[in-house]
Amino acid sequence: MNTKSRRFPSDGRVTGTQVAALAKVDAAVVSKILKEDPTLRVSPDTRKRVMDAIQQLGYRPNYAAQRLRSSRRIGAVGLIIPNFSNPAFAEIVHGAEIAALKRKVALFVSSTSELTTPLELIIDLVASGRVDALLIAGGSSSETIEINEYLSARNFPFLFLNRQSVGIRRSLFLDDEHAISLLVDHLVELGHKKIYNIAGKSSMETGKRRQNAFKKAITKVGLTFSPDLIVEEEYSVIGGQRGFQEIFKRKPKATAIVVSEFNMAVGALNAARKANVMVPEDLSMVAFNNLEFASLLNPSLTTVGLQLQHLGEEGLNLLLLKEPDEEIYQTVSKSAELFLRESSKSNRK
Amino acid sequence: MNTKSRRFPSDGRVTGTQVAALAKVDAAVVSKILKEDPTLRVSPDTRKRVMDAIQQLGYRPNYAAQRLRSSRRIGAVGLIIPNFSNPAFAEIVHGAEIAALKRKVALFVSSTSELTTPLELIIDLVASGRVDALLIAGGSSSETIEINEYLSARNFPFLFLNRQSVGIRRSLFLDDEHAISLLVDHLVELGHKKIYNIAGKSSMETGKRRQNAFKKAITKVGLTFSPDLIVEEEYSVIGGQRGFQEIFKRKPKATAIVVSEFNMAVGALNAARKANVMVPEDLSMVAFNNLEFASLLNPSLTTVGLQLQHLGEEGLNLLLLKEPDEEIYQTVSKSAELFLRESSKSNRK
DNA sequence: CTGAAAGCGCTTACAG
DNA sequence: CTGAAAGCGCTTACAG
Repeated sequence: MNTKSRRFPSDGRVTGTQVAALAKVDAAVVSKILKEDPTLRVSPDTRKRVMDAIQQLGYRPNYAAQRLRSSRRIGAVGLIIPNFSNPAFAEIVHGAEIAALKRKVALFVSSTSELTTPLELIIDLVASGRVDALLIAGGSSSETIEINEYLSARNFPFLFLNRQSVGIRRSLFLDDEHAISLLVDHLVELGHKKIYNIAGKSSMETGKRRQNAFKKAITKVGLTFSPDLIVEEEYSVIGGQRGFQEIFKRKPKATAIVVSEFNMAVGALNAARKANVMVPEDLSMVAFNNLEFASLLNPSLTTVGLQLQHLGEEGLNLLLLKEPDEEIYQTVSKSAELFLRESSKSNRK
Repeated sequence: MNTKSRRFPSDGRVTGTQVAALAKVDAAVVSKILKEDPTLRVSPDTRKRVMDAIQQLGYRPNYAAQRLRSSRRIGAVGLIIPNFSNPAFAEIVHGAEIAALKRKVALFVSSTSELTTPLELIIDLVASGRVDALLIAGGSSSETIEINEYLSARNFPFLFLNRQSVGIRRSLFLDDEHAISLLVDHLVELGHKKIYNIAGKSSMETGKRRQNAFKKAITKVGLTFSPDLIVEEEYSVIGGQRGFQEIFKRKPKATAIVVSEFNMAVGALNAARKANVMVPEDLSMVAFNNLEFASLLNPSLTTVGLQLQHLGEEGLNLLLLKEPDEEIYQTVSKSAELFLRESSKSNRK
């Protein structure tokens, strides 16, 4: 049974030692060539022998061993999202994947779902050494500060995506303020003056931020802001339905609604239909996030596209670029865009 | 600078040696207690000291070291999906997450997207030792056999999700045949006789399988099958639009359409609206996959719910349960269910 | 029955 | 400049 050489693994795995043996060099040389170690001097001939051996055997360094020996390089990045069913997160993930592939790091996506708390998940991932850096998207504000503290204390590389509060040491965020103003400006150009907002909860960080942005945008165009213009709801289809029903009752009658999140917009459109309010004839509706589905709704939905894919892509790049002790606090480089569709229409006769 | 003890890592990480020192035992004892090694005899008192020390220091075994030393236990499972934007995959992922949490293994989701081929991704994941087992969902048939060969040759634990072809050694699949028959039976009960099918490409494994199932279901209820009843398209919104347009031209005129995938159904509904065909008044439409969105469409869509979440959950459990050399070829235990909504209606006067 | 020692596959500080 | 040796944090076969 055990007549095989003990030097090599019995299954298909290939080790650096095997490569070294084939190329007739020391295992250290293989490692150094692969890492492009500038202190290494080898003849082109030797280098070629080693590269050929790597090729021939299909060698890839064992990640566990590499990781165990040196904690320097980031080889695997974890991306944490609240769940996999929200297509907005799918866009962020996709951006991060593009960057990960370019930078040759592995990307692992995990969701907190209802099953674990984000902090628990993070502690597990970090303490067990499964990932070398962490990108954290979405989720409620409640644990953000604790996560920030935990990771900072360990000097572990991390970056929050679209989280903008005091105390957060590293975050890349979207320009929600600009996005809201694009929507409001668009409605004002169409002649709307009674513009309401179905917003996220002010207990959520983006909810609060977008509420403030709405107020600012309304004021900027010379309309009068009142807290009555905002209805606070959870980011969900049901939340959007309730939001519409509430605004439907309010005076003065809305001619347009800005919805601060995509699922809420789907719900609001549904509730409008049930209430026999025609969109866009009776009411214009515009919303956040230009997801694929926006053009498939009936009516198709005018949206503002935050740069979600860019958020993922730039986020991962930043994470790899910056030292873990550096602060990061900046906005995604590409700004929001407006996508005009059927759901918004002139209010002039 | 280097006055600190060199025995312990300088950052926050906690090692088994530290736990052992605190509990005044050997590091091996810590390992054995944690693994519940049955050969270990320790006094309850010692066990408690060790458990307390683990608790106090927040110790979690270093995954890389553990993995490097022993290749037995599955600690991290990789789940490969084609992309993150299709909500059908989100359901599978969610099921797998539930199981992963229960079984205390880490779950890492990666997509092949347009960027890599599945085989490339798998080779990288396996050869670098980043995951200990693999769940593979969706994707085209083309590389399936190569993946099957590659992993089998290495005795690496893997399981295909919903892939059912000869040569595949390990797969857990859905009962597509039963699902189609639920849809067809439902339409027949409503009095429909001219039932068409917008199906996936027969070059795709599930496409072919569902086409055969449609034929069988039609025949079973006593209707006459003809190849003209099936239009083959890609699984996408555009594919569904084209599929509807094609069926719209055919004689005899369809009174009902079975759509074999969700995105295609969204496209078909859209195309019907553009062609001024009223659903369900002029035409009934029923489709695969009971995703959240089905009830939000206008009209809401009658669907059959495959047990996608179960597929993920049972798949992960099977993967952990079976030895890598055992064959797996079975159907998900829970059968499909019908969800009646607005899009299907009686054809009788 | 128990604990000390060897070794997994790498990388890098260091001796020659 | 170069290559052999030490060691990362675990686990387990093995000696006592």
